[in-house]
Parts: sequence; structure tokens; C-alpha cells
Amino acid sequence: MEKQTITIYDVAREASVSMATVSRVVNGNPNVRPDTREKVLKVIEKLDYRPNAVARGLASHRTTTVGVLIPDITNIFYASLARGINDVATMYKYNIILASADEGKHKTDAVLQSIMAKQVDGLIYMGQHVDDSTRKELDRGKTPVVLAGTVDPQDKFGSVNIDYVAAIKEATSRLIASGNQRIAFVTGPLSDPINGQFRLKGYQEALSDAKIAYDESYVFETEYSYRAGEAVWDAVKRAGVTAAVVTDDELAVGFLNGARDAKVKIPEDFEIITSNNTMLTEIVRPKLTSIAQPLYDIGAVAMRLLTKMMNKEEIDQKTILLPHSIITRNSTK
Amino acid sequence: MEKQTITIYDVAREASVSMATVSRVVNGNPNVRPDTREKVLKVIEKLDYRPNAVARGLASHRTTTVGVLIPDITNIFYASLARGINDVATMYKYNIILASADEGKHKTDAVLQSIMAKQVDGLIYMGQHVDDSTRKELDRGKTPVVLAGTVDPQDKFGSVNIDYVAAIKEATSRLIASGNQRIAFVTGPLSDPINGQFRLKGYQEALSDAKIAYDESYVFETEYSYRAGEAVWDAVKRAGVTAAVVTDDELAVGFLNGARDAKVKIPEDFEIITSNNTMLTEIVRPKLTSIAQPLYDIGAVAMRLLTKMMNKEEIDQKTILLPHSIITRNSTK
DNA sequence: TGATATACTGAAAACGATTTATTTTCAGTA
DNA sequence: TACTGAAAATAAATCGTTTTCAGTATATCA
Repeated sequence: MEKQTITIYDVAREASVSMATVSRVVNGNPNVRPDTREKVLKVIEKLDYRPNAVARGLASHRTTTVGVLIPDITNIFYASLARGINDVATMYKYNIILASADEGKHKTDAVLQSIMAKQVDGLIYMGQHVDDSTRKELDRGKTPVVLAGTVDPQDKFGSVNIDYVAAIKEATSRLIASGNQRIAFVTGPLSDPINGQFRLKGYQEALSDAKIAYDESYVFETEYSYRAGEAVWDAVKRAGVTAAVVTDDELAVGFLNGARDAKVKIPEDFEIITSNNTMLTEIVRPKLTSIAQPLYDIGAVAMRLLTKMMNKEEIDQKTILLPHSIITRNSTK
Repeated sequence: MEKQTITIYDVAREASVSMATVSRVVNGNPNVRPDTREKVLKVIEKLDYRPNAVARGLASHRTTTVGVLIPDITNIFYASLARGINDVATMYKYNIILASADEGKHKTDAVLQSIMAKQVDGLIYMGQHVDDSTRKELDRGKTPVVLAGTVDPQDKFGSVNIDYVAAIKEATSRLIASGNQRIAFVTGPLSDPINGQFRLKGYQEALSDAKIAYDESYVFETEYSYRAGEAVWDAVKRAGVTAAVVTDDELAVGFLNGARDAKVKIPEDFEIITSNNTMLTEIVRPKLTSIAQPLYDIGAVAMRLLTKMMNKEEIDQKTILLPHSIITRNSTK
């Protein structure tokens, strides 16, 4: 009494055609006479036949599945990228195998391997810096890879980002323009090239342009979280700065609340600019001035680029920079 | 010069054993002599053999993959559940095929079908009410399904929730206890049984216990979003209530900010209790008093339940209620 | 020592599709 | 009426595993 699964063979038999013909109908191959197509479709409907994607994947070497590596799904920044990725993937009929890699280095490799074993047609990689073992894993097949909101200094993969140097430079310059001489740079791990190479550079360039000496003790390296932001406030304040550029919204919000809970007036006594323009910047009071990154689009464009690579289409630009801007709200004068 | 893929056959030949033996080694089947196992493992290592999960899935009828349907990945509530799901899934070596179903009804069906076509071993369903066509789709196979943070009145699937009636009743009672007689109930679609049947009931019971007449005009049905919260404030205020129970944090935060931007003092002039105790409740000022749901655990327990169902283990309880509480913060007196 | 049980191993048949190489069909032309 | 070539259809190989079943080696016991 087991519910019998209907295979392409059943359809073929019932429609008195070969499996190949059924396969053509299912895949929209034009080399089928309209009346045979009709006949086959009728049988498919009648038997409620559903092609088995696993068998299909084995036979065709295409799974119509892409892997997505995300550091932390509850971080709105990454979740926003994921939304863009998801929408475009759905549009192009790909399914997403999602893997969260928040559990430290070792896990990342294992998780990546399990995804590759599933024969994904492509991979989107977000977040952490691509280290050697990861790179090795990514290199072994010919699976196309696109980094979203992530840079690889070796520039081997496709990638979609904003110009971090310019963005942070503008933000810093704005704080300088409103009279701040001592500005903190509060960021995540400097081991990530986005922070350590690009953003830091933007920060330094802005100072340099304004003839302000770079002071390493104004750089605060912590992690991307609300708690970390609350926690780092004291140290920043003690350093004697009057403003801060923060590179993550959760971090910035924690930082802001740390300041406010310490009765510091924002922006009168202290100015803050954050980096991702997520919903959080609008939720807190005062609302946070922020660099605006097109989060959804970064994800969407990354996925679109990946589809091109998977189709082996000609790619004109595999390293894409999307435009950014600065949205002024109430955490700056 | 194509990079040749190494198959189980290559390993077998190189190790002078049969494919069956290699398969046994790979799958940890104990019926292999230690020295043969050793020999095979050596060859696997040498050739850097990686089993093809697709072929495996076809042959074994198990894909070690579960589908996860999420309404909106950028909503922290669902993202938190997803985190719990992900962690347990990883622990049990399952990969997750994630599908976001925010694009309205029609899409949900298509997406669900594409997931089922991938032969997932199980499915976690979050969010929207399970409607007829969805139910039909879920019924056609014998794929186990668990609802997380979602109830099905027909109680056909596994599910993990809190006791919504009790939780909202407690919250409402607390507002009554602090002197409020006219309390708004601000919620998402009442078509979702969680809102329409359970939460509403809890609200009504609390009123009834306090001998307060239920007034339908105090019930505000909107959607789960920050904007919706901001927008609904005016209407709620006009209704002349002095407190509100809100059933989603983003909604509550928008509502709170709507109130504050209108210069209403919280909690002195208006009290608010929200429902999900996400990070948002701590981020805003004043911090929001909230029903605390064990979000991560709801996801984790749901996934754990699903693993049991997939293993055909005996299930003692397929409808699980996790404990809740109320965290008092500063949006209530 | 022989019989019997038990532990290993291997050959080959699935699994459910796609794809390749052939064959058949069917207008259209000579 | 015979022939041709494109279009349509088929048979069979293939994808990379697991699994079944049968067979062989090894161990155990009397």
C-alpha cells in the first residue's frame, strides 16, 4: 500500500513514447511534435509526475542549486544580502543551500566540504576573509564562486562590493569638517582585508588630507555585535576622541547606547557615523548617520553574476563595485 | 587537461577491492577488516576522493538535506529560529535548503515544489498559515514536516511553539494590573491562527478575568514591520487606549517610535509589551518589556524533532510547547 | 579435525533521470 | 514512385553511488 513514486519510465510507458521523449517535453526541448507533446503532458498531469531533481542532477551534472555561506544569519547586514541573493536565485530557478559558518574556523571547512559534495553549481561566499584552506577547497573543482560584501586580495573570484576606501574616507572627512580632530575608528577584525586594508586606509587618507596625524590608539578592533559596541564605549571615551566612524550597525548601535546610557549627548558632545544603513539606523534615537550600501543589490548582483558564470557567459567585469552614499541623520551635527 | 573527477570506482581499482567495500569504509560500516579499511582510507586520502552526494542520494533515497521555509529572512524573529535550526542540522550532518517565501502565495507553492523535487529528507515550515494547497503539497509524499513558531489547527504535523494564549493573557493581565482599562491589541494578520485564534483568545481571557468588556475597536490588525508600527500609532492613540500588547518586535519598535516621535512618554503615559524578546527590545529606548520566547530553542527543538521523525524513531510528543516568560524592561510601569 | 557459524568481500542490479548515437517518419522534390 | 534530408523518436549507455545476494575466508566449538 506504499505510495508508489511515479518515474519518467511510467510516463513513457503510459504515453507509449520513449523516456527520452518525455525528458524532452519536461525540459522544453523543441524537437517534439506538438501532438506528442500534448499527449505526454496529459499523462504527466494524469499521473501527477514530478521529475526527481536528484536523478536529474546525477545524469546532467547540473543540480540547479547554489551554495551560500553566511557568517551569521541573524545579523541584519548579511540577512539583507541573503535576501537579494535569494530573490535572484529564485528568479533563475536555483535553490539555495545555506550554511552558516559562525562556529569558528574548523567548522567552516567541514561545512564548505559538505556543500561542495552536494555538487552545487556555484557558490556565494559572504563574510569572513578567505583563508588558505578555504581557498584550497574552492579551487579544487571548477565551481564558480562569487564573494558578496567580501574582498579577496588575490582577486581570484567574482565579487561585489562598494568602494570601502572612498566610503570611509568620506565619512571620516565629514566628521573632520564638522570640527572633530580626534576621531575613533571602531571596527571588526583587522584580519579581514575590508577592515585592515581598505577601511583603515580610507580613514588614514581622510586624516592625512586634513593634515591630522594618524594615531593608532584611536583604532579600536572588536567584533560585530551589539554587546561589543556597548563594551567598547568606555575605552573609546577614555581615549579622548569626540567622534567615531563605526563599521557595523549592530556595533554602532551598541556603541550609541553605551554613550547615551553614560549620559553623553549625541551629536552635541559626540558624533557617530556607521556603515551599513540597515533598519537599525532608523530604529534608534537619535537615528544614525550612515554610509549607505545597497545591501539588497549587493546580494542580487552577486547572484546574477554567479548565474552568468554558471552559464559560462562572457563576463565583462568580475569585480564589481556598487555605488554608495552617505545618509545624514541625527548622530552628526 | 580537464580535472578528472575521482569516483568510488577509481578508489576501488587503486585499492584492489570492490566498490562495495569502499562504500562500506566511507559509510563507517563495521563489516570491514581493519587492514582493508586502512588500505582503502589510504587510497582515499591519496586520491583525495570525495563522495558525490547526488549519486549517493539517488542510490540510497536519502539526501541528508532538509528544506526550510522562512517567510522573511531579514526578520530577526525568523532569523533567530533559523539559527537554532541550522545549528542542530549541522550537528546531525544535514544541509539546509533554504527558501524564502515572502513573495506572496503563488510563489510559495512553486518554491515548495522545487524543494520537494530535490528530495529533501524533511521539512521545517515557519511563518504563514498552512493553507490548503500547501497542505496538499506536503501530504503527497511521506516527507516528515515540523512547524516552527507556527501552528496548524489540524495538528497534522510536528510543531514547536510556546503557549500563545497563556503568554498574551499574562501580558495583558499585567497591563490591567498596572491600572490600564483600555488596552490595544496590535497584531499581524488574524488569518494566522496564532493571532486570530490563540493570541486573541489570551487577550480576551485576560479582559474577561478582569471583568473588562471586550471592545473590537481596540484590536488592530496590520503587518509585521517597522513601518506598519509607525503607521498604526495614530489610529491606536485615537482609539483612546492607554497601553498596548504588540505581537511582533519590529512592529512594536515602530509603534514605540511612533509614540515617542509624537512626544508621548513611555511608560508614564502609555505602556507597551511586545512578544518576541529579540535584540530589538534591548536596542530601543526605553527598552521594551516583552514576552520571552526561547527563539533559538524553538528552532533547535524543531530540527531535533525532525531528525527523530526522519530516523523513524518513536516520538512521544509531536506537538511541543516550550516555556515562556515575561521580561520586564522600561516600557511598562 | 570437521562442521558450522560468522565475518568479510565482491558482482551486479538498482536508483531515475539525461544524453548520445541510431533509426524512423514524413514532407517535399525529382 | 522513388528518393532525400530534416525532424522526431527510440534504445541504450551513462552518471556515481548504495544495496542485495551470494560466495569465500576465518573463527569457533565439540
